[in-house]
Amino acid sequence: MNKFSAPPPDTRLRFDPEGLALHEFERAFFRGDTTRIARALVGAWFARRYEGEWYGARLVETEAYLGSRDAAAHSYRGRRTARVEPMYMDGGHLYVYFVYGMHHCANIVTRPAGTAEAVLLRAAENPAAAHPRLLSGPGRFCAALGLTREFSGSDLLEEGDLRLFHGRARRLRIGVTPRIGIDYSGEAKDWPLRFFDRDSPAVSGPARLRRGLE
DNA sequence: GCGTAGATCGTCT
DNA sequence: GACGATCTACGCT
Repeated sequence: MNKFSAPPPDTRLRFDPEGLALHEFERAFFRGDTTRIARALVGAWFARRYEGEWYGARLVETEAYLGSRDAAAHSYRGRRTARVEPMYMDGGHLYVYFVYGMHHCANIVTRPAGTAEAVLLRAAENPAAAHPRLLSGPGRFCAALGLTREFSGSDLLEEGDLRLFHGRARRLRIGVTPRIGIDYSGEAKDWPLRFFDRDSPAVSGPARLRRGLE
């Protein structure tokens, strides 16, 4: 494996999208309100195809980043650099960045092209794998799926190796809290933009942030 | 359970 | 040159 090939996903994440009868989101969904999308993505399946097999997990924790008005967002005040450029793409693209010299974080870009908002994917679970820590936290989520910067800018709706599917229509108890790890962001640090499945063992963060009320 | 420190390097000023 | 949309290990309660 050289630096030009993405690391493989964890083999425990293998699953069958057809067997679960999952279907894809439409472009219009990703162009909508970012906060609503962040909430709606809890329960959705994120999937990657690698050497012909599908690997994936059900999202259990997300955060909304509201672009130029959000001091916690990389696109705050319209900042537009090579790294952040995928955030300005049409809804339904992926934005992946590298932090702390060792971790990657993955986001789903929202809103129409030109508006740089996104949903951070913080945690997921693969019920069959029964390994709650494997995808718990944005860094571990990317590590388990083998997501690196080379996927930044990928379109999740085009025929490709990355996809997002509706979860099954089960009723979820959604928790809401402020976002994690953005204490530098002034009043934005208190905005209730983190959403999670209150019944999932894979939700990340300290205990008090795993009990937020709907 | 909690808080703190250190790792480690791409990105931006 | 400073700083992370993080994680782990460690010590204390």
